[in-house]
Amino acid sequence: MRVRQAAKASGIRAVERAVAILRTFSSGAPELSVSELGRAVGLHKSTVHRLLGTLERTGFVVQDPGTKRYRLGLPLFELGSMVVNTLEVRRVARPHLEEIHRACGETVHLGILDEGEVVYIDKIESTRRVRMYSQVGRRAPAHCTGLGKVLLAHLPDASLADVIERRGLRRFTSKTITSPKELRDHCALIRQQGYALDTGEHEELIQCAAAAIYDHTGKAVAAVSITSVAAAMDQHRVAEHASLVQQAARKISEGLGASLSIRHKEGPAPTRPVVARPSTPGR
Amino acid sequence: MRVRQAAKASGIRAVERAVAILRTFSSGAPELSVSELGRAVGLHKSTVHRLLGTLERTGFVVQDPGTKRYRLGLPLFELGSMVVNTLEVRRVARPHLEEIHRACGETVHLGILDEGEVVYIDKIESTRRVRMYSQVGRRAPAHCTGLGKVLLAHLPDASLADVIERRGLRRFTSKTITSPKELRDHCALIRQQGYALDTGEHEELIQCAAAAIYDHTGKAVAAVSITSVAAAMDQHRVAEHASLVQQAARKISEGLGASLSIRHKEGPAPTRPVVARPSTPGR
DNA sequence: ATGCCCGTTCCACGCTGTGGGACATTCCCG
DNA sequence: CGGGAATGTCCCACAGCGTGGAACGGGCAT
Repeated sequence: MRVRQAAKASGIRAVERAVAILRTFSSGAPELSVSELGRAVGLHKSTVHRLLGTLERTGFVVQDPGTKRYRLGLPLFELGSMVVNTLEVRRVARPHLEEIHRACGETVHLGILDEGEVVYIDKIESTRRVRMYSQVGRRAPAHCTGLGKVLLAHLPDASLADVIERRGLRRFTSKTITSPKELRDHCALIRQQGYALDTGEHEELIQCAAAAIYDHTGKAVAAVSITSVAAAMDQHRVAEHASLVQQAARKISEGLGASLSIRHKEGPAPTRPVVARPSTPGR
Repeated sequence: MRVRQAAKASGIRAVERAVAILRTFSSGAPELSVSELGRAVGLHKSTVHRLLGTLERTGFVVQDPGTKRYRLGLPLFELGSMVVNTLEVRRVARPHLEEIHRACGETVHLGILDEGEVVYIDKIESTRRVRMYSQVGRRAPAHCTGLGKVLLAHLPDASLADVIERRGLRRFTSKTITSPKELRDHCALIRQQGYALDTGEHEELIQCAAAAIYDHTGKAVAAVSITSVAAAMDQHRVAEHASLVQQAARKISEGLGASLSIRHKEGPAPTRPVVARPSTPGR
């Protein structure tokens, strides 16, 4: 047997292995073979094959009959969509993201912090020719992005320290903040001014303004940002973007506070749109 | 679901159970307790608890410390996003969906057929007050929706028959087509006119126009649709919507054909008889 | 208080997942 | 064209691991 993890706090081995296999798939390698997976997770071919067979019967992976290679299946997409669709903040935020987009035409992101990283949970693409590349569902470092920094700024000190320790402060550009102390000071500034700016700290040519969204308890649960190309920006527009995200974040926060009281199971969107039935196919 | 499968074609039980647990979560029940899950999948509390513990350590589920209940976790969202982000058609289609939306202001859907059902893989929400409720990632029956019918119409006869047998033709409204022969005739009409109309066949007040998108091999891989409220529609606008989806579908199809030349490794799969496989691994 | 149901933990049993091996096939290189 | 080395798939005996019953403790109605 390989080295693998120390099997310390034990879970069900087969399930852990199945998950490990699923997680081996990535955007860069969306199709993998039995042997590739075996090497990646350190398991015997036959074991991987059997696990894949089980996963295939559930639809979590599909095998290309021609190449014999495996890809992730749509049921995973369904489950994943459920996760984000049930995130209330996303539902509430959508129209406000659209409003921002109409106002400035730039790429607008909605993101949350998970395990010390930013996860994009919604996005409206810029209408401009030059765009930043991003994908909903992907992760980005927190310490050098607008979304990430504004969310870090609202973390308790201990949590921020924890994130720094676990994720480090990797340098991406000459602007990247890599000193814990400097980051902490910067976070204080962000809290004070009510928004975060990212001026090429993750990617040289990219600028970003972000503001935090709060739930009814006052906790920062998400953030909204406008991303633009640095070359197209001046003082005035930076201020405009900062103002836009702050306004939108405030409105979204209000929406979260209000809608929370009527929150329970199964939300037929009690507010605005006249709903025409959630269409549940028979089972 | 009572009986569970007869353990005939065996997979790894623990993995199957873990997947069953994950799939028990739904939009209507995004949070479940150990006991609820136990009842739902027919397993002992302790077994479910152990499985959940394992799933939690992988992040696939998270437990609310307060209520002790479980929800699906973000890593699932990431994996699910990967699935759809690697679907080329979605990337290519996006701008054209936006174009349709600008032209008519209605809800625009992009969908594919999977296991005889429609899966929504992208969507632009209507700007109107009255909206149809739908979610990306959800499924809908094929025989009574615009997207579904236009995709069924491009299936080989045998596959269509297979879908009918496996999914049935459940009645949703008085307009729903429930006769296999009638559906087949209707499909012929759809092929002839190049688009499908759904006039209240799934939900009374909802109308829909849809057209198929083809890949470079000529196979219908997806479809695009405009959904609107029947009351707001007249002959002229129906024709307009039909025309819009057809134009967009054609452009998207061209995009798929063109982009194929730069499609990296592992391109072929030119043959492949398109059968919606019953997901039975070779045995 | 008193049930009732919940989540959690523990443990001996024996079923079930394991991985080595065998095999056919495909691909690549000589 | 043929041999070698990959690959995917199948099979099987062993024992390790997942299983579920039982027991414990806490929370919430009654």
